[in-house]
Amino acid sequence: MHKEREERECEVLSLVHTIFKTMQESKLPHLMQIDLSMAQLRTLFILAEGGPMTIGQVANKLSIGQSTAGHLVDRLVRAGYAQRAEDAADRRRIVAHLTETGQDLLEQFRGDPNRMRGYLREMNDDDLEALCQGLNAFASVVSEHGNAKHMRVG
Amino acid sequence: MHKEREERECEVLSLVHTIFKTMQESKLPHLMQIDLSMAQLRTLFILAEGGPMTIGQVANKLSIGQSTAGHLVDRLVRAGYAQRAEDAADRRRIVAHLTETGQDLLEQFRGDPNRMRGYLREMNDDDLEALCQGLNAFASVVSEHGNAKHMRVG
DNA sequence: CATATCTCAGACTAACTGAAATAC
DNA sequence: CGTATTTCAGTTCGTCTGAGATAT
Repeated sequence: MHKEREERECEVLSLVHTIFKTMQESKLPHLMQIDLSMAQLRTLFILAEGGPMTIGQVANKLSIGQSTAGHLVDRLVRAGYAQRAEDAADRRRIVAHLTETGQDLLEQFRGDPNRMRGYLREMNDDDLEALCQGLNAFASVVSEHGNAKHMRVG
Repeated sequence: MHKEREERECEVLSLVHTIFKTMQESKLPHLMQIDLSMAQLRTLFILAEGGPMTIGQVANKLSIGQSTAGHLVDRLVRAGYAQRAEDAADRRRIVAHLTETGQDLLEQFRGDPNRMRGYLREMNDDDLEALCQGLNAFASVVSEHGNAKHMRVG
């Protein structure tokens, strides 16, 4: 019993692996050109995840000094990936946030929506509907785990 | 006409985006701990994509000198992500290849199969079948583009 | 002798720190 | 005056290059 079930799980697993690999390999040439250090990349991710934040917050998240955090943000700004803006309340505070260019860069890690849209266009109605149903179910499972993750080991 | 169709495309797009984002955020803490420079990471990707290769090949792919390439591979070896092995034919040649640890590191960028398996287990038969059908269709579209990509701009 | 790799010396840059300077 | 950020030495490490050594 449940033999078919297991086969299908394996098939999906293999499919996802192949898709990820193919889409990631197509991103490889692009990845090679990125001229950011790991520290700068980490800062970029932090800013993307936590939204606009001050230098102090960046320093805390990265567990580095404020001086260094300021320096890192500075490099991102010079590279055009981030921007500074004064906080309306406290003008001492500088909130750093990603520019569109910075967000685009992260999209490349995540998957290009435009290319994806092109792929979807080429699927027939039936397959698309199936994919939609399947992903909806999958997304809800993933998000449940995301919420419950704090209680687990990981 | 085709109004439903477009809605479904958007829904899938949004679903994929959410899933990617959630799964990538769960990888964030892990990413922070990686103590590799971009140059080393590039070398890791090159080795993963091109399989076992010599120092000269690595140098070519990365467009750097052989001295630097040897140095980079050396760091990966010391970090436990790569190994050296003599070529049986030419003992001058050293073929570098990733260790399991190195491949595991890349899997973290790609998506953890074990976690994914857990997610799939929690889906009901109907949803899983739909996901399977949809991904199959999607994968074939992606792979077609992958093969035809050389003739396009990118 | 040619090829493939390693070793060495040296230049350059980025990351990081701590302390002092500046703005609110 | 305290908080937030920048500026300023100064240390450390990684990247890269080119020349020369070594092995096949």
